Amino acid sequence: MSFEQLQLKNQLCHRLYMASNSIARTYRTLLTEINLTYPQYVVMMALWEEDKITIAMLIEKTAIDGSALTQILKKMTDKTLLVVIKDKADKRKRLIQLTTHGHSLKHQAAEIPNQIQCKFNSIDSTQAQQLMHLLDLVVHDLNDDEVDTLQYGE
Amino acid sequence: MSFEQLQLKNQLCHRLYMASNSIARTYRTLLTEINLTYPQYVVMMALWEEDKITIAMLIEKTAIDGSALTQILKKMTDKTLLVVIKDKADKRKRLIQLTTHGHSLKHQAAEIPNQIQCKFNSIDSTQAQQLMHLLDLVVHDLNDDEVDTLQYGE
DNA sequence: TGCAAATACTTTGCATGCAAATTAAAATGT
DNA sequence: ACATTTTAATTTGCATGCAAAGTATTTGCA
Repeated sequence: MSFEQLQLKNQLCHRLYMASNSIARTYRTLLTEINLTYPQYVVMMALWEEDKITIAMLIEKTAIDGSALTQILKKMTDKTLLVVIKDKADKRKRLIQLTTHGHSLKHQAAEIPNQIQCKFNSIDSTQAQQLMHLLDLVVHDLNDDEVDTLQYGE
Repeated sequence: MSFEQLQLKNQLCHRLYMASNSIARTYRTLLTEINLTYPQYVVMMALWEEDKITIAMLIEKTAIDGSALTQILKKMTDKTLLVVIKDKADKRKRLIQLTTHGHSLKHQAAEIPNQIQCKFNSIDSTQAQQLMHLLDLVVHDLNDDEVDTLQYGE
């Protein structure tokens, strides 16, 4: 038995592991300058798109784990990037709202996506689109897929 | 200013973040059955390919961070999956060697890659190959790229 | 009305990932 | 030989990601 399927070089997941860590590391360097971690930056991006949303919505948009998000929001509150407001209509809910400081950071952050893209010398925008599409399929198959796994295709 | 580049739906990195977490989560479920975490499983795969290698080589093959690896190896030693041997020729080095238990686990683990692949209903093997290739390019651009960033291409 | 079930979060405990500092040992240069 | 530099690992401190348990609230219903 050669166990080819167990070789790291044949594993999609290991590629994802490395790629994800590489990108996070690259972002970390840039984000340090504006005092944000990567997950915190993701939260900011979600809020710059739409402010004053519930934590549940933030979880849906960012795909950050809820229990982790609680801690993250706490730190972001300490940095006066946002405030957590209790929803009067439903006391279980919390609304997240950016502060002036949080809003103003958007201008500095706007340069970051470009700085990252500049590092991709081997990939053109078509390939990047394709990559995003394939990753969407991966996520879809692994998540929404709490359904049955009839092996049509393969 | 629309700040389109700041929208999460346009960000490759966020796709990678989600895909990587999704896969790790999926593996976690399967790996729990053989009492391994994902990074520990990666270490095992590397060692099943080639045993009795230095920690430096293990870092290169797995792409796991060195300081994290120290802790991981400690736990794996506690689980009697492997042993850490001091290299007599070079006392700075450590050689990692699988135990009988560690070797025997390979048979149970051999099923895992298949179980994961079964979940990918939307992706055929051609697309999987393509995805791996694109991810390799990403990793290459972000890592080996400690060189200059002359924007040829873009 | 009143209580079980569902929601929306928070808290805990464990396992990384990573930068930075530290330690031990081997390689280099003079 | 000997101080300096480079290597190979480990240690520390901080920030997640996640499963599981816990805490309010609100819903759904008998």
